[in-house]
Amino acid sequence: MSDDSARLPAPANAPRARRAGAGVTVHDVARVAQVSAITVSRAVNAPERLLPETLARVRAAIAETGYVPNLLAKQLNANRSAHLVAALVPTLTGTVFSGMIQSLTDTLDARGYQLLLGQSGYAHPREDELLDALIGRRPDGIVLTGVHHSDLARRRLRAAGIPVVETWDLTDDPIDMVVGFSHADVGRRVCEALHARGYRRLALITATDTRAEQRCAAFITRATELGLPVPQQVSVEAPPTRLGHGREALARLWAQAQPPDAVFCSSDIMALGVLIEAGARGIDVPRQLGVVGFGDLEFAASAPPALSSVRVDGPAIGATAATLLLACARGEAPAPRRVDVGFTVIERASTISG
Amino acid sequence: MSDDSARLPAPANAPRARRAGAGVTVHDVARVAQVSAITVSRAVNAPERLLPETLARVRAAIAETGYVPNLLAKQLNANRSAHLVAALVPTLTGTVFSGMIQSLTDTLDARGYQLLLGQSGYAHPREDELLDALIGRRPDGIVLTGVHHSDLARRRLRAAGIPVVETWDLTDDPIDMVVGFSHADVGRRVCEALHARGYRRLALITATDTRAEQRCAAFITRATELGLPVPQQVSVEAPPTRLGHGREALARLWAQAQPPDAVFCSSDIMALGVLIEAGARGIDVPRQLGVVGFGDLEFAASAPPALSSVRVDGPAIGATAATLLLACARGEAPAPRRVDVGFTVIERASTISG
DNA sequence: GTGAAAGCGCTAACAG
DNA sequence: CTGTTAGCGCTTTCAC
Repeated sequence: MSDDSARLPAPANAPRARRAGAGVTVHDVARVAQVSAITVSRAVNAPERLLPETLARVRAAIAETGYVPNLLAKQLNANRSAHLVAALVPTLTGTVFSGMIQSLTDTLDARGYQLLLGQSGYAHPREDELLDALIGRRPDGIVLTGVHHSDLARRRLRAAGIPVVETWDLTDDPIDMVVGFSHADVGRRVCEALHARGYRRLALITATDTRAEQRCAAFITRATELGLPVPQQVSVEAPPTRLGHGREALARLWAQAQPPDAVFCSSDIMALGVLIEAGARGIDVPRQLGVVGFGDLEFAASAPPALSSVRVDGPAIGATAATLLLACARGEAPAPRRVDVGFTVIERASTISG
Repeated sequence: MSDDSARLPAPANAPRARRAGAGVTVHDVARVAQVSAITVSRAVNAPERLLPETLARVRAAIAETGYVPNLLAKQLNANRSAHLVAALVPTLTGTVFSGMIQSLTDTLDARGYQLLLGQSGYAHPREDELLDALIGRRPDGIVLTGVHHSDLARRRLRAAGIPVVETWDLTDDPIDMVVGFSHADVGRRVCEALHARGYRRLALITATDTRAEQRCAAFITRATELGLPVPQQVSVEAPPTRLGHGREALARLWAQAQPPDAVFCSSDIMALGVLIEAGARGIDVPRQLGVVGFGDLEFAASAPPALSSVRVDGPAIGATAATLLLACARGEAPAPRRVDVGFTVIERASTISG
């Protein structure tokens, strides 16, 4: 928080004197156009209410001075719409989220809204911190990843009165709105699919990420319900974006007395790592080892062998979130406050078929 | 708690009253804590200057009210740093830019800055419009894609006194700073590479995008310098993100009396389309037709056959841009105002080797 | 059709 | 250590 108190050296011709006095204001324009400040304001916001003659003069002055209205002041003035939506994702690299961000931007952009992007990482304290920064800017809406937020965060969000969409999960007690799917269902369904294919000694390779852990918990529960031995679980640190994680994890599982005959990984990248490590060790996928990933990223279908995975429509999540938020911004009460986008278990060559 | 619950937003069960008066202000907190507004401000910004006793009371009040400082007002007040950087890209989908955005966010985020994202599309008017919206928010810096901007845009940007980094291109007359590479060089080098491999009837499949057109122009010039026939050029509408564009373009070229023996595409996706169409027509790549893409996206190496392409380090562009901007924000004059990140022509199986 | 005053929420600058 | 005053740039009354 260095307050750069010292006036900048600011030689008049410095290539880029960071703050040259920065903002041209309504008053500057007003002086040039020989009108009052409010008239300049009206020239911008309600040109039809000015004499054509005056309007022309003001417009000329605007062009001459290079005036750009200060949105900060505009918003501050009346708590009006900022045409701003904020989104908080753990990371963009994982790419499950990049599809959502993409469609979020597209949808918002089409309506003249802009996106403020924050990356929380996978750690909670960081999220709280960032959230304050976002709320502080008084956006028209906030898109959050996941439904597990600190009490503090929930309270602030509610107090701020800013529409919130939680995503990539479902909950019965959303802060406001929620668009996602059930991770527990994913865990159950994948477990059932593996069981149906004849796999019996199941294992999990999972990042320490809340949603991944939900899938695992349900997977384990379902496994025991089906009378299978309790699945072994290898945890790796989030974010699950390193292929090497998958390789190492499989190595660890293989060192056991009773190695598994199928693994469910919490990301496609880690699953790919498992495939590669299996190849290196001469393990037969899918006969000796079934592998299922999560996310169904582009490469999944073309991996050797093609990777079974769980597909979630990220872009749909983004588009839906944007639509709900825009409805709020327009003052409408968005119809569904809870949207289940579902998921699909895709079985490919990395698990036994037929 | 306090008798005047009047101001607090919340019947706890109101579904979401969009604007309940929205902001808890310093004054609300001050009233609860029985201090003045400025004391609340100090509790947030300079806690060490308050009596521990007072500080505790104010903090309690902040927690109780759910107060989050209004950054709009804070910034407006002193033209201080917004901890905000804006970026404008044609589109995220094309993915040449997504790597840049990723590393931009990462670098900024590490310093507590946030990213405001705008998508200009490939049309200029749209850029001007968006630029106003961005400048209006008075960010600490702006990252632009390309170096061709309207005079109006250039003037506004300069007048605003906001540090600007233009990217993905180079120019001798940047608005402020520039981080990129020479598209003309790319065109020349690809032309030379194809020529060196024995290709003679060159063609171009290009999106109507300024930078792609620069590459093409230099490619054509170099071809004639080398004594080759003037390359045919097929233009498709930007953005070049549809695979089908590549297929159609090749079909058109193949309808000619003298089909080309090599094509340089302005994007990997279009090049992939060409590969697919070539496969469908039984054209032998690389013997009968050499194909070169641009961007070296992830799939390029694994395309059938592996696609020759031009690799540009997008993340480096983003990181460099962020670093320059952050230096400006700290009041330093960034050392290099022009950074050439270069590029590499990668020759793979889609062109003849050896 | 245009202007003057007042205030959005916050914080410098100056009291006390 | 804490409070008062004033003003950031804009716009909403209310006059003229």
